[in-house]
This record gives sequence, C-alpha cells and structure tokens, in this order.
Amino acid sequence: MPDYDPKTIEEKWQKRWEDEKSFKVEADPSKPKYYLLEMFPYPSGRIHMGHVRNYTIGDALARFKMMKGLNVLHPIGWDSFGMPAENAAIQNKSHPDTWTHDNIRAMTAQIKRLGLSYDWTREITTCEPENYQWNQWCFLKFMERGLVYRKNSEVNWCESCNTVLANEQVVDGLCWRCDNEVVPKQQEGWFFKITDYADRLLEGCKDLAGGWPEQVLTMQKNWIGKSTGAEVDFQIKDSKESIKVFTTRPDTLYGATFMVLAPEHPLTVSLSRGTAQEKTIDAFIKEVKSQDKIARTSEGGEKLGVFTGVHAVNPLNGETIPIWTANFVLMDYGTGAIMSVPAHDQRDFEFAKKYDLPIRVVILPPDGNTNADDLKEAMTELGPMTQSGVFDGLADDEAKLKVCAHLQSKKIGKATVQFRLRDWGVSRQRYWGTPVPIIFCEKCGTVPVPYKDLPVILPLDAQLGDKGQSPLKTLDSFINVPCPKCKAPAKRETDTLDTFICSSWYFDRFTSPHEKKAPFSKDSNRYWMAVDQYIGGIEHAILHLLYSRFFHQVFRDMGLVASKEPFVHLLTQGMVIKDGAKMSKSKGNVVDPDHIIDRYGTDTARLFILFAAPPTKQLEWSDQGVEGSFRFLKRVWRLFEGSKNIFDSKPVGDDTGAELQIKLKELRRMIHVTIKRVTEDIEKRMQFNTAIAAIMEFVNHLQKFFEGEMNHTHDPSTKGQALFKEAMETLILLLAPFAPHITEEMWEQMGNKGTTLKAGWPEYNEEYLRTDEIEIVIQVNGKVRQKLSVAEGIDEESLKAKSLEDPRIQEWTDGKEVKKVIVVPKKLVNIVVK
RNA sequence: GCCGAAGUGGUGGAAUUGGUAGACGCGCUGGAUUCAAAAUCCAGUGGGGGCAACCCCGUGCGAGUUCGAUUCUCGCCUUCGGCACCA
Repeated sequence: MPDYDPKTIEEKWQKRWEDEKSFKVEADPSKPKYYLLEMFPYPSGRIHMGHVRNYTIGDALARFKMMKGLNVLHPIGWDSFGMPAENAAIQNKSHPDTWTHDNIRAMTAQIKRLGLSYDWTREITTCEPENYQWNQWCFLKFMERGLVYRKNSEVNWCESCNTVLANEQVVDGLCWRCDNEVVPKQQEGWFFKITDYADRLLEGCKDLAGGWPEQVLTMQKNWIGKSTGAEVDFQIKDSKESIKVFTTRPDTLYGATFMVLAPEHPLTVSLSRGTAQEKTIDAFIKEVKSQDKIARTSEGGEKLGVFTGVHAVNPLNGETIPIWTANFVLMDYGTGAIMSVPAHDQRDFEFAKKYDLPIRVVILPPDGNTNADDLKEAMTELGPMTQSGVFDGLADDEAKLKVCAHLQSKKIGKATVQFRLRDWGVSRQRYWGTPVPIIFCEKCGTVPVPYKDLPVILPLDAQLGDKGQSPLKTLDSFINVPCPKCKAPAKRETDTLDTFICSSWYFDRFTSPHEKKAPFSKDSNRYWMAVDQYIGGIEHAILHLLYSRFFHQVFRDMGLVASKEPFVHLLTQGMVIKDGAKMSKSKGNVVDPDHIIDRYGTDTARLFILFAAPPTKQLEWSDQGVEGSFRFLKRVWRLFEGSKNIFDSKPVGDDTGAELQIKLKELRRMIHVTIKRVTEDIEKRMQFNTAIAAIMEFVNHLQKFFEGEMNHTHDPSTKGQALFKEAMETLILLLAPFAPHITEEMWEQMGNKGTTLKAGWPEYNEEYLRTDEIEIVIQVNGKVRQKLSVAEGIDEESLKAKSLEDPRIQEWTDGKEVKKVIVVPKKLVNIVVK
C-alpha cells in the first residue's frame, strides 16, 4: 500500500490546474456569479502565516462555491507602490522597481505552492503604467467633479518617511508605517473631498449591517463622527462682526456664560488689538503653538486660557458675556469657536471653575436644585429647560428643535451637522507612487494633464536620494514640460499619490484587468460587482475600507458602477499567534510557511489553519496541531488505499429500501448528516473548524464500519460495498475545499473522469437524516436523571407516561408531588416535583 | 469616559432557536504491536466522593427571570480592540 505522499500529489495537481487553467473565468450572464476576494498583498518579499491564513480561508470558500456550481471570480494581484520598496532600494543600493518585481516573482512561487484557486490571467500589479494611469484618470475625473483641491495647510508630517500622511494614517500620533512621531507642518498638497460623502458613507453602514462585522462598522461610524446640532451667531459687543459657534446642545443656549475661541482663530488676534489684553494674547498663542499637538488634544491636558478683552452678546437673553481663547478649543473642528455652558458641559465647567467664570443652570436637574454653587460637576444629561424664558419646560429633542426654529426665524442660526471626518490628503512627497497628473504654468496656473497625454509615466531611470528624497523633484526630464494650454515652458507636479488610491478600486479592475480604454469595463463590472465576500485583516477597518467605499460612491455618481456598496460581506480574519504573541522576527516566533509545506504538504497546512480556530478568531499556532492534521490526512489516505478493491463494485438494486441492515442504515444516515453539517457550517456560519470536525467524525465512523463490516472474511454484501463507495465519494467531495490535492488524487484513482470541482457539491436527503429510535433525556427538576430510547414518532402522552414509569425516575419522584411535566419534542422531558 | 468584542477542562476550541456542557483535535495515562523505536491501533481522560450503581460541584464573579441559563436581564471584575478636551 503506497504511503500518503503529499509532495508528489500536490505538485501533480498544481501543475494540472495551471496547465488546464482550471480557475480561469469569464463573465457569463446566464450563470450566477460569486466574487470572492482576499485583500491583495504588498510584495514585501516573503509570505507569512497571516497571508496563508487569509488565502486559505478564501480558497476553501471559493472552491466550495465552485463546487456549488457558481461562476466564481477569485483573483489576485499586487499592491506594489509604497515606501518599503524605497527603503529596501536605499539599503540594497537597488531600485524600487527591481526590488518589487523580484519580490513578486518570489511570492508568486510561494503562493502557487499553496494550491489556491486563483485566476492568474487576471493578475494585476499596481505599479505598472497600464494600471496606475487609471489612478491619474480618477484624479482628473474627480477633479472635474469638484472633488479634488489643492491647499496649503497644516498637515501630518512624518520625518522618517519624509512625507505627508492622511489623518487615517496617523495612529496614536505615530506614523502607521514606521511608528515615528508625526509632526505638524505647513505644506501645499492635494486633497480628495471625502467629506462631501460623509453622510452617504455613514448611511451606507446601515446597508452593510449584517454583512460586515459590527466592530468595523462601529469604527467607521466613529471615524466619520456625525454630530447634529446648531450653528449660532454671537454678536460681538460694540461691533458689526459676529462669531459663529457650533453646539450639539442648542437647548442650553441660555446657560452660555462665556465664549471661547481657538487660539488659531483669526478673531483671537484681531479682537484683542487695542485692548489691554493684546500682549497677553500674543504670548498665549505663542505658548499654545509650541505645545505638543498630542498633549494638547489629549483629555488629561491642562485647560489653559486667557481673556481677549472683548465681550459678545448672548443672542437669546441679550446678556453680555466675555470672549476667551483657550487651548482646548480646536480650529479644525466645528467653527473653531464655542459657546461655553459650564453647568452642562464638563470641560466648560472645569474651565469656569479654574478662571472663576459664572455658571448658570438651565436644564432642570432631577432634584430640582438650580443653584449653580451646589454643582460638583457638569449636569450633562438632557432634561427640561429652565431659566430659559419662553422655552422653559421644553425638553430633549423638542427643546432643541424649537430653539433651532427660533434661531432660524431670527436669522441668527440654524440646525446643522458636523463631521469628524476630514478631507483625504493624497499628496506624497515620495518617488515610488503614481505621479500626480498636474502641470504648473506661470501663465495658466494649475493645468490638468489632458487625458490623451496619460499616463504620466514614473521615470524608472531615476535614483533615490540617500535619505529617500524623491528624484522627481530634481529630474529635469520629468519636471520640464510645455504647458498643455499655452505651450510655454512649465513644470510638472512632483508629488505622487497615496498608495491607498491603488487599493481603492483594484477590485473593479479585476473584473476586466486588460481593459485598455477605461479603468474597467462597465459591463464586466456590472456582472461581477459587488464583491460577495471580502476577506482581510482588521487593520484596514478604516483606511482602505473607507477609501474604497468613497471611490465606489463617486464611481456610482459617475455611472460607472451599479452596486450600492463595493463589499457585501466582509470577514476580518484573526491574527496568527504563537506562544501568545503575534508572529514577528523580533520575537523569534515566526513559522515559515515553506518549511511547513516541505515537511507536511499544503493540504496539511491548510487543514490545520482552518481547523484550529474559527476564521474570525485569533489562531494559536501549534506544531502538534499540525501533526494532528497530517495524521488525519494519512488516516484518510490509508482508509482509501485499504478499501480500493471494492470501488469497482456497481450498486445492485435499490439501496433505499427498509430491508437495509441497521449498520448500513446508520452509515447512510451518517453520510447525509455529515453533508448537512459541513454544508451549513461553511455556507451559513463560515465556521470551517466545525465543518472539519464533522468530517473527522465521519472518517472515524467510516473506519469503524470498514473494519467491522467490510473486512470480514465472509463476503460483504453488494449493497454494503455500493454504500461504502458512496460514503467514500462523499468524504472526498466534502473534504475537497479544505484539502484539494489529496482529494483530487483520490477522486481520480477512484476512476472518476472529471475533477471534484466538476463533480459538484453533495446534497443531502432529509429523509435519510431520520432514525427509528431516538434518545430522550429525562430530567427531574432540570437535572438529567435518565436517558430513554424511544420510537421516533412517539406521542407526547406516551412519552410522559413512559418517563414517569421509569424505575430510576420513580426513585426521584417517589413520595413527591409531580407539579408539571414539560415535553420538548424529540429532545427531553422535564418532570417538576416538589 | 464612550462604543464594541470576549472570558468554557491541562490545551486549541464545540454546544446553530433557552433544552444532555466539554463535539472534534492536541496533550496526557494505560494497553496492543515491535528485539527496540517510529508509525499504527484499542481504552481512558473537567474536579471531588464511592468497590460499584451512582451522587455532588462545575462555563470570570454576584443577583434575577425560567420547569430548565454557557445562551436572556441587571450589577460587577478582567482582557482585547476602537474613539476621545469633537463643542
């Protein structure tokens, strides 16, 4: 009997899949489609277990859907622009392009060893002009739609990466990529107006509920950060000017006892001119500017402020209130100015206490005490308005609405909405990215590169500076270009685009990767999109997933795509850890996928990864667990080899009859129970671990059956042989999505012509799931006291009687009063006694 | 502080709609096979008590609802993740 030899089997089938282009697909409107996508990799050099897990989960699902008869699009590509290529190039005195392509070659070889069902004819590499030209196209199209602008602003600057970062790329004040501190810097740059879509991106979260993990939706909602409230104009005393504030609590307007401007607010300086406070203000602004931004915006930070020397008028009660400036008011949120209601806002309360500013209670507390001196902290809950003139007694939403209506009628304010989301800064002062398709002309100003001149090619004959300075900024052949409008000498923009633009629409490109006239074909897109199942890490919960949703909305407005959202279902796979920590070189707990495959084969690696934990949970790597999976496959192989001689048998007669022996009936039941369990675990619950557990149980049963019934010295029945063969076929097909190579080999050796993919997914028959006798649990006062075997169709009364008659049960009910008997059909009987 | 997820044997994890807690695997113990080992197979394996049949306890902690709670409610504890001087 030949041993299980994964190496030979896996190489054979991988070659065959490749030769026969088994996973190549075309759009076919007559067939139902399924688009399965794993987040495409960055070509860092080698794949790690995180990749393997990601792709294995995707592949199992893709193969399952293929077997189910769906037209499955399962593509792969390379997210190949970005900083690591530059850093590596500097280190190795190489070129980002060389490094990137070497890595892609190496990783392709690794990925191919995993036996994944990719349509390699659709492979895309984002750093190739035929792909990145469409980033430029998008930039220009977005610009036409008013969604792109250039501004000089304070941006997030990473000193180590030498570039600007988007807000989403700053994590706890540190660069998402290199963990260096991010500093503010004045910088000219390009922005995408993602804020125009804030409301739609938020609304879209409702459509995604159910399909996306709640955690990710919460993070997106938090990031967008919608607040509803009002804008109110406060007249500056003895002036025509007014200050606009944003508040979420218009119902507390009567309690505004002072105002605070952000130090950066233009009025802070201008108002103080000519007052006694002038010098104090200037010194204060200087002090705040020198303060660390993170320290300033963290809650523990000390609240500091000074009086501007000027007063404003509360528009509702006409009261004169002082205008202050303070570090806790931020210029980039709301209007950069607030009305302070110390009685009902904790920050305002602390500030008022510190600087001895007046406090007035205008929302009635539950105890009715409106004496501000008794307040220990701000009363932030909603409640009826008080000390608020005609509004007294109104509460909650109604109060807010009435105040807003009043403000609007007096033209001193209105209901409005604020978002936390900021526009997306897409300029990068780096080389290895998509050149921004813009030309600066002294006469014509900022001129977009005409579509016919696309792509603006990233010159590959340039060398990076030793600190990573972009050579584009000094490369004459790149910079100097005639103005497209007036033909006078002009200069190219030397910034490149954020790499996240590449990943914001690559899934659209996959639907028609060789399209020459557009980023993607509308027809192909209409057929394949949206992505039915997207799989990737939680680290993209905001960044990539928000940007992609934004692109999709814009494409939708442009009439390019039809679906509402790009990704219907999202699965965020858990991390792979070892010895309680994430695998990392520094911890020395990295397990190299290649070594595992060399030793056990891909099927074992795949099986272990899918079996050890549900896809969304973190996976603890266990070498012994891998051994276990290997052992299981060896057992399957042995069972197969040992029973080969009976596979020639042809079924004789009808094996569905009641005359089947008990053991055969039980085997038939196991076949159908297992099909049901595996199918539902994959399809409804995406829980591969329990699906595999069910297959293991099936194998255990088959093994016992084989040894007991098939291996007798006397002739086994023909019916038994036929049913056993059916069981083995079922086993192979059910196992195929998880361990595709070994199953394909067995399938072929059984004499089947096509592949398991063509064979289709087994169906179960409800009727065969039934048993004649079922086990009923008998409880007394909720505790299991007996188990009875009864006929499947037993009626409630007989079951009750049978339970009460049972001697073991009577020991418990003896001398007690039976209060109630609860019968759960086909499950249990609970006898309540006292 | 707010929002979200989680907490089950020695271990990874099961228990799908409130109905037998611990499926399946790993590890461990004992046995078979072997000159021996590897491999394989068989049996056992939550804790405590008992010769045994069985009994008691047990899903982070404390209450509650229920005939019955790992599952639902309330209050805590711990861990992880996100947001946060956001007006």
